[in-house]
Amino acid sequence: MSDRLETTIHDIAKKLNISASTVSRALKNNPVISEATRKLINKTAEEMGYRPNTLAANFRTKRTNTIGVIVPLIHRHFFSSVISGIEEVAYKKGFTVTISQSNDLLEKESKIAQTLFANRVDGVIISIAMETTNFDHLQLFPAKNIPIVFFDRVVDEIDAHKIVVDDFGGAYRATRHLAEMGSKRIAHIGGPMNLNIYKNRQAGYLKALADSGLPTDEMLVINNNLTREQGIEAVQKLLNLPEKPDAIFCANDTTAQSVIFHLIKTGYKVPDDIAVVGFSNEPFSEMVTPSISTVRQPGFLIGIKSADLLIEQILNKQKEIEFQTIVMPTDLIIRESSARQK
Amino acid sequence: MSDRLETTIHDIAKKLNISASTVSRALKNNPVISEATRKLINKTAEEMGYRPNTLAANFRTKRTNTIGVIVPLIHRHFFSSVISGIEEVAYKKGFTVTISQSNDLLEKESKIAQTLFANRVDGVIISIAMETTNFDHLQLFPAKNIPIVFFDRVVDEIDAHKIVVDDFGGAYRATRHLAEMGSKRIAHIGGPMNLNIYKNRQAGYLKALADSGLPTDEMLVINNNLTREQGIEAVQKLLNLPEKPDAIFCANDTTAQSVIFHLIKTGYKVPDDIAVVGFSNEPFSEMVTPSISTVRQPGFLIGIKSADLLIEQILNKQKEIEFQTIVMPTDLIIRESSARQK
DNA sequence: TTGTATGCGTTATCAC
DNA sequence: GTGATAACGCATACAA
Repeated sequence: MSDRLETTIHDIAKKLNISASTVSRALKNNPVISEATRKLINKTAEEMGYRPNTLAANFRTKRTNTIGVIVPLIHRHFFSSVISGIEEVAYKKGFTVTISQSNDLLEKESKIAQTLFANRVDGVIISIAMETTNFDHLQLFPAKNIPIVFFDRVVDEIDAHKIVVDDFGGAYRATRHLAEMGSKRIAHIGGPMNLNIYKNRQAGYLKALADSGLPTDEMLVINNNLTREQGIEAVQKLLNLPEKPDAIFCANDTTAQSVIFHLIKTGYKVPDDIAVVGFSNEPFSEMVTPSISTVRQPGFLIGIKSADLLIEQILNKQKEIEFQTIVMPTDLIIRESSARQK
Repeated sequence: MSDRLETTIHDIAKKLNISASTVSRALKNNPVISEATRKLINKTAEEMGYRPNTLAANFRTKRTNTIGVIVPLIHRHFFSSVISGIEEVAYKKGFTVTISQSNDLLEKESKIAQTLFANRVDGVIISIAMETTNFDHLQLFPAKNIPIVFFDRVVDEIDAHKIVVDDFGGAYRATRHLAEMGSKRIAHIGGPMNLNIYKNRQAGYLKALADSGLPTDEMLVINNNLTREQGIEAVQKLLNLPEKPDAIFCANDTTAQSVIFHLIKTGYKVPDDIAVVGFSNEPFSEMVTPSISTVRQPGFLIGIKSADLLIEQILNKQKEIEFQTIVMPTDLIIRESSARQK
């Protein structure tokens, strides 16, 4: 309840018999102020327990030094790694990070966007929800000249910097690797086709099949939302085929894990009968038995890069920029779930 | 660059030949305004593309509808679960959540606190860094009547709501369980004693030993920071004892996992030679082989409860409240790493 | 039920 | 190098 006692620049000014503008300038290290007065002001401010009112400054300058981050699920390791990267850069450059999760729901994502906008964030970093196919709620930002950076699940329809991982290449190498292990019928459990990342992973898979001289078979490709449950459903379907697969490339590790779990439970040997590769390199992937071969995505680096690009735009708002799509490298990690003894 | 075009309540007022205050009231659904004018104003606002300037409102009301969250590491599953819970409640009640991670460093935690304070968050939810033994940076909030809620790693020195898990009980049951499995020399790898959670886990361990009629042995208790590396160091030390332990209760799952890894690598059978129990129920714990017995903490619920308590305080600032420490239940999950065939 | 007047704390513009 | 003043957009005490 000691709100009345909040010291302002006017209090400091009065005490020193100078003007508030001088105090303001001094506290902002404006070079126009003489060394002597600046020191005096800083000292007095300290003594009086002055704390700048960021709210007032934000209001005045129309800037908040805040960047909004929207991710589908905070506790997904990939996303929390990206957030860590963002947070690291933002913290160093004096920005605050506001984080929200869409829970992969369009409606929530949209409401979050409204809120961030209303709170006048200086910029937005987002990986869109699985559900999101309409982007009106995101047009808000470009329309008002608020920079936005997309990562991972990006949107073609909006012109902006985009950071993606080499999904195609990762999937390609994963599938080639399965072929090199002697697999002839390689199945794919992929994600929803409205998301580029899954489209690209699927394309990499198909290209690898072609380059390996293996035929493609529609029956061997299943698309769903890549949950644990759907992974099990999918593998059951695959096992019911007249010609069963001898390898499965899953578009994420969660699915790979549930697939392996089900295969072992039903008596298959992994990787001997059926080899499995996942995608994302979740922390559990190297700890489980068999450990899961997977494709590593540099989450932390993506966060750093996204924040760098965003903050650069925030600080140079007038400058016209060439938007770029940066493809971060992925690499295949071969573990037990696919390493057959030849 | 379309900043000039931002519609304000004054624009609406002018257009309708009414006063800005009426517009302000109408938009806030102030019941004093007549149904007719309210409708008219809302309609006009919509037509003119009015977007309330939250910055101005915040400045005016000295409230931001923002709650600050400080956790040691965002990507720790327990913490991201708590964050999810907080986010869920906050979102429903119209609050924005600002998240920062201290990386378990006092200095960063302190700077974050300053920033949150400067940004005038309405309240703070925090689990303190491992390093934190001095709390001056947190006194800031109670001093200015900004509510703060502690969870998990709480602070005795500050009067506030606290949500903890039943560390004592969880540790007690874990250790009793090891004793019931026939273990006679149960070791403990615990965390730093400046954190209550680890003090309580250790106390639970000691009480369980006593209640099981087992002697305590100082050599069997090792305290460190519970990283993977330190876990391995610790277990090496234990294995070098003249009388080796036949069970180890670890204060987190990361340590448990590294301990098991090392035990198996050096030829011990888990749980037969040495049984292991962890703490926290990380997602990997049920996936690894052997799966890890552990103590579950209700992270999501803790988040919900913390946010509920905080927001209640924010909304009833005048009310004098009785601070409470809420103990959330833990439960022991018995898995392969401790389940001996008797 | 509506209008008038004022101020929140800071920064920017202009003057000196 | 410093000062005076206005303005940002909104909410509220008070008046009508």
